[in-house]
Amino acid sequence: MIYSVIVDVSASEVDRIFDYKGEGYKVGARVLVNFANRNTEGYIVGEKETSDYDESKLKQIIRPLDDFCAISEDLLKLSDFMRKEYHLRWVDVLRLFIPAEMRGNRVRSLYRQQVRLAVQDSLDVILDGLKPNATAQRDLVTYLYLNGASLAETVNAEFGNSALRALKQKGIVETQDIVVRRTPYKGIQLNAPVKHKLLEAQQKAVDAALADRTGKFLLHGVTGSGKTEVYMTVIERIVAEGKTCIMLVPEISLTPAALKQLRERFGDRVALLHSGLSVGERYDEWLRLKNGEAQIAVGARSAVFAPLTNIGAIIVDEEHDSSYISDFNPRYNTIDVAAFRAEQNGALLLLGSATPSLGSYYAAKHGKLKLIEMPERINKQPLPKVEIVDMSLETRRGNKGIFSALLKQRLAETLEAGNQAMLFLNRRGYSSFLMCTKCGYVAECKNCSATLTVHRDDKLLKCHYCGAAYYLLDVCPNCHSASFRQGRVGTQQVVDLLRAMYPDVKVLRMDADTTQTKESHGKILQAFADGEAQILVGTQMIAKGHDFPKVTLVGILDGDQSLHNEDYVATERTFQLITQVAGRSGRDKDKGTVVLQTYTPKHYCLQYAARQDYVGFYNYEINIRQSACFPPFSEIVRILYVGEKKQDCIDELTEQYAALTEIKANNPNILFMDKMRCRMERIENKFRYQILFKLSAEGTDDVIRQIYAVCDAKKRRDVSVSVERNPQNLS
DNA sequence: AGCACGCCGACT
DNA sequence: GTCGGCGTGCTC
Repeated sequence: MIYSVIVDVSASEVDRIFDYKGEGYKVGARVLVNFANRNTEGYIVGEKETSDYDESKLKQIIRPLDDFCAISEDLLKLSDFMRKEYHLRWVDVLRLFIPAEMRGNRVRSLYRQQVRLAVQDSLDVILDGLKPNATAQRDLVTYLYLNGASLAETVNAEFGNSALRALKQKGIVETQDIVVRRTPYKGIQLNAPVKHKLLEAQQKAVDAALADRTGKFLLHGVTGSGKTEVYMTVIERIVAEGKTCIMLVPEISLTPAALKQLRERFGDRVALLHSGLSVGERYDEWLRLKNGEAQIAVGARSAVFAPLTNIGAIIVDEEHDSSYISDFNPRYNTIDVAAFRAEQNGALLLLGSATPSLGSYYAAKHGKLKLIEMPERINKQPLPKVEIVDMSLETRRGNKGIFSALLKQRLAETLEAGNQAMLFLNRRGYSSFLMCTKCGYVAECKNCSATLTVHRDDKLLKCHYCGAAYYLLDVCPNCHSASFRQGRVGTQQVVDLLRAMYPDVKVLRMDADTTQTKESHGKILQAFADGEAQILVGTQMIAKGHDFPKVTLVGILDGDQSLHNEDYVATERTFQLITQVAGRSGRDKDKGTVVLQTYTPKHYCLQYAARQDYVGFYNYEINIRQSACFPPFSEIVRILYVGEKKQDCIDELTEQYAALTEIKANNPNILFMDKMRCRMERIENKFRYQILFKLSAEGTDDVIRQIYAVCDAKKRRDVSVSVERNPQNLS
C-alpha cells in the first residue's frame, strides 16, 4: 500500500504530500519516516494503490509512533477544511489535534506497579501458610484481600518493602505494571453537587436548545441570568443519551472554582484541557477522551479539537470573547470550527453570551442562528447603576488627576462600608511614554516603531511589542536635559496614587506584568477574594468571569481608551468590555455602582453600555456597519508582508499588488483594495507592509482562492506573506 | 525547516 | 592553495 504522508516540519516548502510504502497502517496515524536523510515524524493523510512519483524511489515507513490512530477520520476532514479555509499549512493544523508533547515522544503514559493476590484461596488459608510472627506479611495479605489490587507504592509505605518481596517470592502476590491516569486537581475537596431547580427562563432555554438536536443557537442572557446552569443541564441530557459534549470557555474563566463545580457535577466523565495542567495531566485527559473514558471535554479554544466521536453538543461560552480567534500561526476562528464539527457530527451548537458579537447577533436576526433570550437576572436583582463622569468638565474644574471627584467619593464610601472596589484601566506600566520637555525627544524601541512605556517599579523602559527593556533615562540622550513629561497614566501609577491617598488600604494590581508566572494569576484573584486587599487595579484581565461578592464599586478610569481606534471593531469591543467590567459590581445582595470616566460622555457606545442595553447598541452599531459596509456586510482581508529587508518586502508587495490589480479589474466582489505600510511599520526588527481588501459578504470563495494563489507565488525567500480574513487588529 | 552543493573572498 | 561565507535547490 502507498500512504500519503505529511511530514512534521513546519515550512511551506515541504507542506505537501510525500508518498511512502508500508503495510497495515491506518489513515490518521502518526508514523516515523525517513525524510531528506533523517528520521522525521509524519501523519498519514491518505492511502492509495499507485503513486504519481517514481514508485521504485519510494521509501518504506519505518514504524508507527502510537499504538492507536492519533487523528480520527472526522478530524482529518476538519483539518482539510481548515487548511483550505484559512490557507494554513496542513502540518500546523494537524499539530493542533494532538497534545503538543506527544510530538518527539516527550510525554507518555505513566506506569506504576500494582500488587495483587496471586492465589484464589480464602484469607484463612493464605494466612495459615504464613509464619505467625511474619506480621507485616500477614497484614499485607489481609489488606490486599480486603482492598483488592493496590499500588505498590501505597502498600510499601504501609507494610514495608521486604514483606512484599517475601510474598512475591512465595508466589502469594504478584506485581504488574499498569497505566495510571494523572488526574488534575486530585486534591480538591469535592462536595455533593448542588442541583438547582431550573428557573422558568432557564428551563425554557434548555427546552428550546434540546428541541433541535442539530440546531445552531445563540443564547443571549444578561450577566447573572444563569447561563452556566443551562449549559450544564444540556450537557447532562446529551451525555445521558450516550453522546459526547464539548464546552469551550475563555481560558481565563477556568478558575479553580469553575473546575471544582464541573468535577462535582460530572466527576470522571469530564476531562479538562487547558494550559494550567502539567504536560502529563493534559496528555492523560486527552487520552481519556480519545478512548471514551471521559465524554465531556471542557477547555479553552483548543478543546474544540478534543478527540471525541459521536458529539451531541458543542457549547461556546462567552462566544464574543476575542480568545476564540487565534490571531497567529495557525490563524483560525474557533466558532467556525465548532460549527463545522457540530455539522459533521449532527450535533447541536450553542453559543452563549451577555454581549454577543455583532456578527453572531446579526446571524441570529437573519435566521442563521436560533436566538434564545434570557433577559433577566436570576435573583431579579437590578443591574448595577452606572454613573458617567465627564472628564473634560473635571479638568475644567481644575482636577487634572486620573480620579474624578465622584470616583474619589464613591471609593471613600465603599471603603468606609468595608466593601471592595475594582479599578479598571487598560494600560499597563507606569506611564505610556517619556518625553523630554526641552527638545521633544521621545524614548522609542530600537526594534519596533513603538514608544517605550515607563515601568517605575523595575526602573525600566519597556517595549510592549517586543518585550525589550532599557534603563530608565535620567537625562535626555539628545539634549541632556533632566526634565521629562510623562505620558498617560498606567496601572502601576494608579496603584502608587491610591497608596498615597489611602496609606492604610491594601491595593493589588493585576496585569501582564504581575501575572508572568502561571499561578500568579490565580493567586492575585484568590487574595482579593479572601479580602486581603480592598482595591484591585487591573487591565482587561480583571473583566472576565470572576465572582467577588464584596465588590460594590467598579471604576472604569479611561472609558475612551479603546473607543477611538481606527479599527472598526473598536466600538464593539469597548461595549463588551464596559458591560463586562460593570458586571463585576454588586453580584451579591449589596447593590453595586459603576463609575465610568470619559472625555466623550455622549458617545452612543458609552450611553448604551451605561444602560446595559445590548439590543439598543446592536441596532445602532449594525446601522453604522451597514452604511460603512463593514462586516458582517463585507469581509475584510489583509495580506501582510514581513521581512528584515525593507526593500524586499516592498518589492514583493509591489509585484503581487500588480497581479491583484488585474484580478480586481474583472471582479465585482472586490469592493476595495489598497496597499500601505502597517501602523506598526517595524516590530522586532522586521518591516511590515500590507494590502487591505474589502470583499462583498457573499460569494467571495473564488476571490479568496485567487488571492491565496497570488500569495503562494511569492518569489523572495526572506519575505513572509500571510493572509488574514477579518483580522482582529490591524497593527 | 534543514542540509548539501556550489561558487567567490581573505587567511595559515 | 583552502576555509567558509550564504544563495539555491531538494526532500517521497
